[in-house]
Amino acid sequence: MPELPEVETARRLATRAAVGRRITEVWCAPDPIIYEGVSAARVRAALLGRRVRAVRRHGKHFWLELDRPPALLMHFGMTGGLHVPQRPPLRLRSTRGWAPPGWPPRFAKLMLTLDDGGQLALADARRLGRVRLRDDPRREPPLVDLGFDALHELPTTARFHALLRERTAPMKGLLLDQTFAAGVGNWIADEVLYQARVSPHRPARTLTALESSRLRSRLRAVLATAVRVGADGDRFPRGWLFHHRWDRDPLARTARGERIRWETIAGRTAAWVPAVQR
DNA sequence: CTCAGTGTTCAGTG
DNA sequence: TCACTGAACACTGA
Repeated sequence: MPELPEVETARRLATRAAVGRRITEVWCAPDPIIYEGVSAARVRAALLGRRVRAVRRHGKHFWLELDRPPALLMHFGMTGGLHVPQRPPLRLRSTRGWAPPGWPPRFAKLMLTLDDGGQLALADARRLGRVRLRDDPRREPPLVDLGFDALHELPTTARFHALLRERTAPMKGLLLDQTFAAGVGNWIADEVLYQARVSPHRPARTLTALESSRLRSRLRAVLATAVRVGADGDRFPRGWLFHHRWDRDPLARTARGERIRWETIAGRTAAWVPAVQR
């Protein structure tokens, strides 16, 4: 489920596997949809022999910064993800004949092999993900049009409220707008609005300073917790709407017994609790 | 067989 | 021109 937390988890995974390593092999699926504005041959040429300097993220985009431009910019779309092969068990004296289970991953679109034998694969069943090359990712589309990174660039309370006052869209729509806050996806928007007790229908400019401040702090808290869950394998806290929103059961209730309602807002399914969200 | 889905983009609207 | 909405995209899995 690639929202900001999954992309941040992928960034950390790629950092551990690839930073400082040289790319020795590049495999590209014959899939012109995934490679936007660039041929597989060009991707190979740009990556082969390069050393990975850093792995960065903004919103739901992340990129490998190499020892020479361009950078490899990736987006997971709805169903994409980053995979690394399972390591052989320590008790194995020799890895001869041992192959990582489930490798290469189903729907692999791009696979990199590194000079220490490690591998990274981008897989995407639905093909809405994208692979791009960018000389200066932050200063070119699509990143240049994004708003603040919802995890690391949250504006001050005053500034956040001022930004809301400029917008008329319903809060659910605004939170999903990547030119406002980069990284918020459908379930996180619902979770944040539920915890902040703000209705997804509320026009952004009508939020009071108190509501805006509550929304801002819940945005930070939900993202930070979701990243920690991804990294440490923790569970999402009891009481989160998250646990109930998937089955769309009309009788579903939160841990506190509140009735959950589903409706389409700004083109996406919103799950919310009219009893507590105003 | 049908339908919804964790995201983005683009045409259309007011 | 701008902010916003909804359809389209492409495919899997329930």
